[in-house]
Amino acid sequence: MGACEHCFIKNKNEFSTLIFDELEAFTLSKTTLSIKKGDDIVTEGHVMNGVYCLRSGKCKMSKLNTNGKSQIVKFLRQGNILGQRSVLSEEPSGLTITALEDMEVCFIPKKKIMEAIKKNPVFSLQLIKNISHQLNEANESISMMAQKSVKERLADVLLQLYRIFGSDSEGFIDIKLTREEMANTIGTATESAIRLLSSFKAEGLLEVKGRRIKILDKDALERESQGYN
Amino acid sequence: MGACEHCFIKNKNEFSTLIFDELEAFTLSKTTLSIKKGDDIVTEGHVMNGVYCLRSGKCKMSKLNTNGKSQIVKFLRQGNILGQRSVLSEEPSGLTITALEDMEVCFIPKKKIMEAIKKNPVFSLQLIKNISHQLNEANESISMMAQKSVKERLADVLLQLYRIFGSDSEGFIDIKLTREEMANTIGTATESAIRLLSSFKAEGLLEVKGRRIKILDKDALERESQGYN
DNA sequence: CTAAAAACCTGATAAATATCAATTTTTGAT
DNA sequence: ATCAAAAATTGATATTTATCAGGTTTTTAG
Repeated sequence: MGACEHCFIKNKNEFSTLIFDELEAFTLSKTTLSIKKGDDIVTEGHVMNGVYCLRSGKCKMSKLNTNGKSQIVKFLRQGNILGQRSVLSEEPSGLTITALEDMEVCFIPKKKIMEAIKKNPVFSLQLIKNISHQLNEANESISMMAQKSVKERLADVLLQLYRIFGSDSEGFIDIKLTREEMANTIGTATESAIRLLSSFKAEGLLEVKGRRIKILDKDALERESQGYN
Repeated sequence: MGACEHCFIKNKNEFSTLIFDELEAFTLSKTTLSIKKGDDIVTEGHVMNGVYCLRSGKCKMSKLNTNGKSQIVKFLRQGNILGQRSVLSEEPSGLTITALEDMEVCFIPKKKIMEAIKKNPVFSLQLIKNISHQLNEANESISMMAQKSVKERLADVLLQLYRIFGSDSEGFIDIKLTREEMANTIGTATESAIRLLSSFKAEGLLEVKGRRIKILDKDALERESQGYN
């Protein structure tokens, strides 16, 4: 496939700090893969020997619980780098990454990433910043999960999904999740997620057409997420 | 106070990868501070211009919610570095850090940390690994908070506290928290935390003497935390 | 040491959420 | 286009958790 130094994706992520020569090194060793919707690209507990740069498609990062339930921890979109936490910490992946749509990814071997870190301190610092930022987001999620009611969390997640994926031409949030995935994101039973979605719909906050959801009253949803009801 | 290059703490954290000269640079610019129990050393939303190395004492990292409740996200002990996430990402601190006991800390200016990153790639990598590891722990917390019942979370947190702080000469977990802090860690009402502690005590899993808690049956507590009851 | 404040505890009740069971609708593979 | 499988929905009920109110105990400041 194409060369990293000319890839439109590179301006959307940490690779923007890499210089021409470094990107050329990536180009020479990368592999491009197609992942079908529903397939796992990274599996919890496995050791990773490189990262994936997401060219197209969307995916979810989730964690299997001892009770068999899965918890969705994060959603990823075009431009995001997959698996950098595991590669950088030299620990096995703590999460499973599953395609929510067909995806195209470029695999870049760990060795090349490490070389870039050693050669280019600006790149290192960019990586540090990115992971630190993710850590901050994760801390916010802990607080939200621990302290908000299921209703508040649903409102919050809908707003988050809108922020991450934006909306399609008709104004629906540009990601299709099953009710079960919705429930696994906010940590509740599928039936509870369904009932709360219906209540938001009844209150006129949302338009719901199957798996497509449109936010009709963003301010009210924001208020719901803060517990003013 | 003493010199960083001879400080017993340095072998307990990321600073172990620094060479003599670099630690000497830290020594020359550091400041040692005493923090009284209950006082904040870092405040949510404030910009940090350095990190703190915790010489003695214990503290909590917490986050204030819109509803006024506070969520404890992490506990820190001797050797831990405070505020590195904020300094490295150049974002304001997302958390407040409060002393749970009187503490002694060494403040090291941001500038010195950044110089060490530029000079010593092994140190950079050590920092990256450390933050990555913290991110993994945070993801596990998200999953736990979202999917476990309050009872399971309490069991889990008690085991965590034991892992972090160990036990005193009588076998009690070596940290004293109020019931409210306990509740703010697991994300529940203080009364609920009290009732669940009592039920664990009644079942013979714990000995509870005021704020001092001893784990009597670790296996059973582990089973509780996994929902086998 | 002592008084005030803070923390702790208990019971009663309300509210939120999970579970189970049954039915309808949607999706995906042929 | 058809049909089986998966997903979505709804109602009834059980369980968990929060809230409120009152009293007791412990901690802390002077």
